[in-house]
Amino acid sequence: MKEKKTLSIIDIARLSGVSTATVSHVINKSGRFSKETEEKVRNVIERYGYVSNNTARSLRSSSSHTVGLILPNINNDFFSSIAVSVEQFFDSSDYALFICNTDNDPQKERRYFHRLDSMRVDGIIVISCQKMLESDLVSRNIPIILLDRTPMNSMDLCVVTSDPKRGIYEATSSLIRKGCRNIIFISSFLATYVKSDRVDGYLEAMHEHGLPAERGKTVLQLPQGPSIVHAETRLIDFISEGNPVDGIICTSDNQAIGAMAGLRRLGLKVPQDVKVFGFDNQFQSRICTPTLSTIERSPSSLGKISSQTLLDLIHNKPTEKKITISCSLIERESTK
Amino acid sequence: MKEKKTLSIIDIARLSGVSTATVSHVINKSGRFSKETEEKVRNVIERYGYVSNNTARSLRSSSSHTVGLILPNINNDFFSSIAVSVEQFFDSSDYALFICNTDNDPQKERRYFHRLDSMRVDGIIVISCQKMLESDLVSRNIPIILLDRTPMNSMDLCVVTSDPKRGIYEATSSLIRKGCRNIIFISSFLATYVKSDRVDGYLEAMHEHGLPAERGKTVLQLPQGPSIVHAETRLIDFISEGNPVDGIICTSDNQAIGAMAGLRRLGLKVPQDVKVFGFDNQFQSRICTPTLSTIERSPSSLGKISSQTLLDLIHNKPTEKKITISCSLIERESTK
DNA sequence: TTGTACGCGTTATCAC
DNA sequence: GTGATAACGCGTACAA
Repeated sequence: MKEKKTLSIIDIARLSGVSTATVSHVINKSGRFSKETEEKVRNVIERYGYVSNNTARSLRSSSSHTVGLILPNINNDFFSSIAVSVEQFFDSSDYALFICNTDNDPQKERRYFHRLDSMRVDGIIVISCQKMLESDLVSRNIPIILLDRTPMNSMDLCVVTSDPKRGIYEATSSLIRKGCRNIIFISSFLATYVKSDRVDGYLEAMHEHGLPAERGKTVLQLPQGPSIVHAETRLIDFISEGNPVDGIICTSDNQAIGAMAGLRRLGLKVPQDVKVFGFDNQFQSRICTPTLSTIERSPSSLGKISSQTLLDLIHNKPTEKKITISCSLIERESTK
Repeated sequence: MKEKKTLSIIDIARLSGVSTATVSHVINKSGRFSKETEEKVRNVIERYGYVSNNTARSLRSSSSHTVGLILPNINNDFFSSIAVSVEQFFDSSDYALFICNTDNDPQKERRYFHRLDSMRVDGIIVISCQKMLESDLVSRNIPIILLDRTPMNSMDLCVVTSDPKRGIYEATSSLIRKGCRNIIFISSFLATYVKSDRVDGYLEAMHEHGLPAERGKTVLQLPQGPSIVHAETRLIDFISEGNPVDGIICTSDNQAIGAMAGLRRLGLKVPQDVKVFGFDNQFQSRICTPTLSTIERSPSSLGKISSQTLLDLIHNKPTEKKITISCSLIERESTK
């Protein structure tokens, strides 16, 4: 086995006939060297393929040029879109990124905080699955940003969220404007970590127009499991019991697709008889038949803005404490 | 601003009245300490919330307990499934993971190799988008695993791949067994980095049964762009020209969904008139109508096995040089 | 403009 | 079983 001896800054200094200090200055562009020495040093670095040792650099400068992103599950359109935009942002800022999957396991989340702390990351963005944050997430004084989900105690940390309640309100209002009167709300099984005020957006819009809407009556709560299936059967039952429906607001695109399947089986036409809104603008909303109107939370904006904010905090720049990004309605065939 | 002074191992040593060496031994469970000292030290660590400094540890031990995963795009079912399984594997092995998105940009890939090198990762798994690898990917002698895609020169590196050609062969054979005779193959725009022998699986199966199949005739090559759209229009054109079709093999689920839309517009029934196979078992294959038969490459197996192999290499254990994971057919309504 | 020398927090090697 | 101390590679204050 050929042993590649790793070169250090000392070797480069010797090979180019200067001191380590000069090499360091050249690498970090911190000035104090002549054009010629720079050329000379860069040549040597290039020729020998020298790569500086980031662990030593971090130790010395107590900054690793590294950040962490903790999220529930990267195998999910919404979160992975966030991850991509965070990744792109920090790549172009020359930071490396740790992406950490918690699988919605609070204990795993805590383990990751600890590990990132040990890695001396310069900051952390977290989509938390904890109901309540511990006061000592990390041992050092680094910036942490709460993204999308807000635990009960936000501990004075910076918070970046979308406004789904408002989005639901807008979608409901839009259906009302189009003449729907019997609009129902389909809601997923609620995990405990989601502080869901989404249904309130629906209720508010309905009540403002004097339309009937009530938890336990026009709000269908699905059991845990595949929402695409549950939405279909639950809706069929509901309509078969004689309840009138001419509009449906869902909390996921899959629910909406399931609901549309149910309507089809009942012989009801979308959007002529019933108009349907999904949620999250997932891929499938563009390819189902009819194409699905939906509510977009702009994951890439969420990612980009929280990244920018984190970087500002790392650089000790002042930032907003609470940033809310509004949702936008995407209207397609299902509400035409 | 309250300055959290970060404690070092020296502080812990002083606070518990032992030497730094002993503290280190306790932390790393490297033996040579009594039950009581252990207790004492652990108490202090707990009380003061001490977190060891991984950058210093890496510098000293020249092992960062960190690995890198380089892939084209995490916002993609197949790749993100791989990422999740790699993540889970290394989390349980107590390694931290850098996930790097290249966006299929070879230059970005090279930049990430460099950065991971500088981070002193202990190993790298890469789904490469390079046609040809450079000989000096990294400056150190660390294990690298080529996953899924194989550049022309694999440079004696360990390779883990699925066998899509074989999978296509099996799918084609399956349609033939079900009585299809005029089977066509729809192929995506070919990025240069994909050494695609998939079509060969189709051609072999057809020729073995004496059925007509030929590049340029029964193989439809789609232009770059949304394959769901192109597949639909291209197929409609093809059939309208009078070509008989009773089976379709696609190289992605989206193509298949587009193709089924085209068939529907032509009044052809799936699976009665035409049977359709997709590829990759993406989410949408389970929810389209009819549900889509497809070929599964087992991303989680690919991730797990390449992770295990990388870890073995890091520990200098012997491993296979080339590992192939076979595809499996998932039969749903579209080939009933 | 350049070089010398020290310290960052940890682990490994010795001694005891 | 425990302690002292020399590395690891780099950045930087200071001297030259």
